This record gives sequence, structure tokens and C-alpha cells, in this order.
Amino acid sequence: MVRQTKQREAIKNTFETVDRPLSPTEVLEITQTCIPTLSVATVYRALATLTEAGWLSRVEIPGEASRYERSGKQHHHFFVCRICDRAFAVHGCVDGLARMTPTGFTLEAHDIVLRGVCSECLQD
Amino acid sequence: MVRQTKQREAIKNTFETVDRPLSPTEVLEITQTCIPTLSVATVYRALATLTEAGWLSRVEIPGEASRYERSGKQHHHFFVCRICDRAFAVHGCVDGLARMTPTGFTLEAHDIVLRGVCSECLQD
DNA sequence: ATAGATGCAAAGGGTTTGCACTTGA
DNA sequence: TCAAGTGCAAACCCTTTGCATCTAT
Repeated sequence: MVRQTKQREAIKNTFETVDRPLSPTEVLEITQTCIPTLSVATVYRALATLTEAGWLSRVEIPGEASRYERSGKQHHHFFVCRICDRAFAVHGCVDGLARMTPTGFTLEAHDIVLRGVCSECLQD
Repeated sequence: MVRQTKQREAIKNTFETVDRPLSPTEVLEITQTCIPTLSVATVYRALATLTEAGWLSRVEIPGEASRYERSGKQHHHFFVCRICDRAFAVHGCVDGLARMTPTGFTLEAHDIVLRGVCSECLQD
């Protein structure tokens, strides 16, 4: 049975406030503005619990630590800024992935990560 | 100036023998069959050196440790089998990535990872 | 001879876990 | 009440680094 604690509420609130995929460290730092005593361990445990409960989804980006975002979004991919290292959800997809699949292989899913510089970092 | 040592020769040989992206640990284990005293540090240093020299390329797959493969291949992406966890190079690419890029962002590169089951695993 | 490379062990960084204490239902 | 959750610190795993020793050139 999953209890409602102020730590978890604050962590959930963080995800609802900041609408982009967050790493465990980002979650810790942001949530500590509300609960300064929040520990890393609790963050990791909350991420695991909320992911298992389906409230969060794990976002895997090549070469980066796992990040998490609220579940229930439609199919999307990510743009990762090489300057600030933040990930942004991008909508839409592409055709032709089936064409790339080797003969005899079964394609079940795909990941697309766009890389470059975000608009905010371009201004500096 | 890059020296030619038996450790590096053995590591290069590993990549030439096993033609798929390898993790540092895989490189260590495979190469230790030739040089049992080979240390992890040397593997990591060799991977860095060979990557810097352009002989190896780093392959990043979401949710997985970095792997390395011989450079010089043309633009390609990967198919990762969810059963055997091996990565296979796939050729070709797709259009429409620029269309997915948010306004004001600069697209510099992209990764595509296909996921499913490889032909070998489908037979079992 | 000597700068580059190696092996070992220690140090880092991120993630997980054991344990005593706290707290929600 | 009392199991679930928390905080702390230690443990882990993977990767990097310092240092004395070795070796290719």
C-alpha cells in the first residue's frame, strides 16, 4: 500500500511544475527548495515507486543518466541541448523506420534523440 | 606520439574479431583471454586513446553503458535486441527530423535506436 | 635515455542498501 | 498500532586518476 508523504507530494509537485524530463539530481535540488532535508535516497526510492505505479515514466537518452517524466503523454521524442544539457519533449515522428529494419528482425519500438542547442542557449 | 604496445594491439584485435559495439567490460573480458594481466585502467585508457585517434567511435544507446566500435563506417544507427541485448548496425536514415525540431532550436545531430527482436532470437 | 604506457590501488560520481527512527493510515 | 517511508552513512558499481614501474622508440 502506497502512503502519501510530504516528500512524495513535493516530488510529484516538482514534476507537475517543471514540465520536462528530470534527472534524480535535478529532482533532488528542485524539491529541496520545499523540503531542505530531503535525501537522495528518498528521491531514488520515490522515482522507483512512482515509476512502478505508472505515475512516472523513465526516459533514456544515449550517454546520459536516466531521467523521469510524468506518464500519459502521447508518443514523443527528445531534443537534448549540448550546452545546458536539458531535455525537451518534441512531438511528431518520422516515417521510414521500418525500412531501416534488417530483414528477419522484428521492430517493436524506437527512440529518436535530436541534439543541438536550445533557443535559450543560442541567445548567449 | 602513440606507441604500439601488446595491450593495445590485443584490444584492437578484439574489435577486429568481434564485429559489434563492445562495452569496456566486454573488451576487458575478451582481451584477457590473450593477456590475463590486462587491467581495467588500461582498457579505459586505450578506448580513450583509440577514440581520440579516430580508430574507435563511441556508440551511445539509451539506457545502456557506452559501447565502442571501429570507426570508418558510414552514417548508421542501431537495432538493439531486447532478448540478447546485442546491438546491430543498421544503415540508412530517415527524413523529417528537421520538422520535429522546435522553433528557435538548432539541430546538429541525432540518434535513432530501433528496438525489437533480432532474427537469431526469433528462431528460439 | 626518456616520454609514453601499464598495473595497482585509491579516489570520484552516481545509485542502492542496511538500519534505526519517524510517520501515515 | 505498526508497516511503510525517511535520513544517514556505508556499500556498490563503473570510470578516472596518482604514482611507481616498465617499455617502445
